[in-house]
Amino acid sequence: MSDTREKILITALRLFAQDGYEAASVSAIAGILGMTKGALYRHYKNKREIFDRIVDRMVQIDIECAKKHEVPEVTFDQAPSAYRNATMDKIKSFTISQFKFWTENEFGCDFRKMVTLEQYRNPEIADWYQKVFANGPVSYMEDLLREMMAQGVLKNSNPRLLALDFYAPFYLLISMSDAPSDGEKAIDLLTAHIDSFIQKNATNRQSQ
Amino acid sequence: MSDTREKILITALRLFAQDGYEAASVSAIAGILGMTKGALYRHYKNKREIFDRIVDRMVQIDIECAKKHEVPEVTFDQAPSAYRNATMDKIKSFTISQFKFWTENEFGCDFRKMVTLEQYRNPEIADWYQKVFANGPVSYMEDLLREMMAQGVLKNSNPRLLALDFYAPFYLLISMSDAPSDGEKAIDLLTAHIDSFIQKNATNRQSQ
DNA sequence: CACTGTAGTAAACGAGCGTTTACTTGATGA
DNA sequence: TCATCAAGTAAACGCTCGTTTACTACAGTG
Repeated sequence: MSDTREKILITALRLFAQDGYEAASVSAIAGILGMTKGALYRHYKNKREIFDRIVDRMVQIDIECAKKHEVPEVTFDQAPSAYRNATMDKIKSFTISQFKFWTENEFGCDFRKMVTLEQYRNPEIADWYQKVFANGPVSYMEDLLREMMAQGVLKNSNPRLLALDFYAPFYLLISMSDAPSDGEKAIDLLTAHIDSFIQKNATNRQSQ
Repeated sequence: MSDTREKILITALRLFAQDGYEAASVSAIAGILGMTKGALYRHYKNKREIFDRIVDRMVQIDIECAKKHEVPEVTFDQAPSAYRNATMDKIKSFTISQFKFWTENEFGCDFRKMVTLEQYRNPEIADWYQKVFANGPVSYMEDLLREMMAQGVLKNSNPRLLALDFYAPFYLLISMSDAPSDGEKAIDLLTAHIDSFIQKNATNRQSQ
């Protein structure tokens, strides 16, 4: 049954996320699942393959997510104001669903932690980290905001600086969500931040 | 000579920052310094002690830094406008010097990475991480901004949200500075962010 | 000179690592 | 019923880990 294979993957990811790839032992993974490490090798040819299959799955999730949120773009008959609101709403809901994935979804949360722990020793992972969590989102938002400024949806300003203002709280709140007691819920702060961002930067023609 | 002891500390920190505490081996530390691991035990009683001495030094730096920047507070004869500018300038210069410490200073940069790698398996380090890099600065800024609003230096708004807006780019830019090619220098972006923050949120009585 | 203490080497220790091997199940299906 | 095969165990393999031990070289000091 491939159910064991799946359990191994999830358990390994949990340990990789906690201790790092090297420090997490094959014995520990097997032990948690109530089997010996020998049995584990019936399902994966070695420790590295577990890691690779985890990465494979994340890549697949990433592709599916991009496909789902790939802007089908507004239909030509929609008014500019509708386009404006639709764009903003889309950014907001996409951002919040991404935040939930990286903080509440088991796979997403553990994968994020694992990547965080591997970023300084694995150049490939370092690239991934920057692309998905740092440089990547900022540059993406920068292009998006610049376009929205050009279309008069947002007030004109420095798009890179504004991208930083929009995305950085997202990034910080993810790390803050790793602390057990959070006081105010991170997701509420994020929502408030996005609303405040829109209110501050949107042109007030008829939207809002 | 205690010079060897110092070299061991720095080299160990470098490896702990790259691979994590467990994955960095005593042999590797000694090897880099051109000695055998046996010699290393003349200077530290075990691997853990090296880690503890590293933490000790960071605590000491932290204390000295707090002492140096502990606001001696403005003298009573300074005008409110002077106080306003002084406060803002102080925040700006403190923020930038902190940023340089965590990204350009060898010890600060390596220690930050080490703590990043240990945060999910060591509760004590997790607390430290939150206190120094996440919750801590946000709460500190929140109190400071609230006070500045009360004194009319800043426009009234949600102080926690504003603290997030101010600090989050600092936090994100630190991570972005870990990538080799940075295009625009992170420190310039940070400076621009702070200036923009002041311009957007300061009351315009006579300052700026 | 002999004595003492420091800093170092080389080798061994036991433990744990990832991995392989030989063997034991128990279910399946011709 | 018996061969097959997937799934698991227990033990061993070679290796590296952190740590200890026995020994060497040497600088300083009475």
